[in-house]
Amino acid sequence: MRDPQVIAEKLLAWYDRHARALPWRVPPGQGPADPYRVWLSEVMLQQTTVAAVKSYFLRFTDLWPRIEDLAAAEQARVMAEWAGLGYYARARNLIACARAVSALGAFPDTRAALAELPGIGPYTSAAIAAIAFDRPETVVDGNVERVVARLFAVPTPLPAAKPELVALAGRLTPQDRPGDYAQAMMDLGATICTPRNPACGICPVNDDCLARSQGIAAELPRKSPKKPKPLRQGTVWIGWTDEAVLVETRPARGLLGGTLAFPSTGWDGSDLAPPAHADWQKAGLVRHVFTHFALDLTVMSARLDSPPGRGRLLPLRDFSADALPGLMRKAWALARPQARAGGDEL
DNA sequence: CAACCGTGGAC
DNA sequence: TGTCCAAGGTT
Repeated sequence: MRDPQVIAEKLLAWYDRHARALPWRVPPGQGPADPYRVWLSEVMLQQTTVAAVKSYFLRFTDLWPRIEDLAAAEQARVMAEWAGLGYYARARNLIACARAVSALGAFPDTRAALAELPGIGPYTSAAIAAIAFDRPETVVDGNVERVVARLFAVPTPLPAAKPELVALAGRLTPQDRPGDYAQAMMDLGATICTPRNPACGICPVNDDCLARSQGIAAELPRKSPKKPKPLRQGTVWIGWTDEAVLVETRPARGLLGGTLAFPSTGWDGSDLAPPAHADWQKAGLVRHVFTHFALDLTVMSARLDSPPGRGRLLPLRDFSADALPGLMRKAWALARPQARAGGDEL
């Protein structure tokens, strides 16, 4: 590498002209941004697209404008608002972090102190420190990994290449405007230096890119082969009365931990018996793909005539499918016509 | 360190 | 339809 600072300057100049306007973002040169909004957006954006996050971010900041408001919220309410966004440990950690920061009185302003908070790891701690506190920390997410792997033509496959990429990224990080620079790198990766068909022709640092000069930009970064996903099978039980539906809160840890759900069996280690004695009818089959396995879930539906042995009856006026994770929304969509055919008003 | 942990959109 | 992927963290 000849002159890292020249590359950083080119990226900042590009960002000044092409920065995307986002709900959580402060325009170039107008930072630093509000730590609460930076933190909330960064957690939501973990492994999640900008398009998916926008409405959730607006909803959360409308409901809870300050971190103290979020800290005071009930866990079930926050989980319901997070429903559909995925990776629910983020929501559980979000609440714990909000309460910790509230107790402290303010967000810590160093990367090391931020990294001690729940749900804040190497990436997010660096991002908050740079964007909200103007600290020259090196922010390395998937975008930065890709940009750096191409700039320096790193042939090592991920995740083994991570330390090497972090070291190279560190050499580029400027002392001035680290927050804008971090967002510039991520914007570049999101809009120009994309995984497939990178737009090298309009890239502000194409003259500095080794991969491009070697004609291998689109092939980098290389990745280790991934393992196949096994297929699991199970059953979900949607029981209802004229006034209520049978639900439960899933265990606090593990898959869909802490979310509102219909009782299910046979696929996640839970009990095999139906949650209530009833005339169960098959309503359909849900196919769902999780991170590390696929699931065929048989949806059973029934009007309940006796008290359930599992879960709780939630009054319909307190129930909304919006509060369910995606898998359970799919199941509800199939069972709902069954309920209606039974004379219910669902 | 590898497994675990969601979801929806793009191609 | 299948595959890849998105501003990762925790254990």
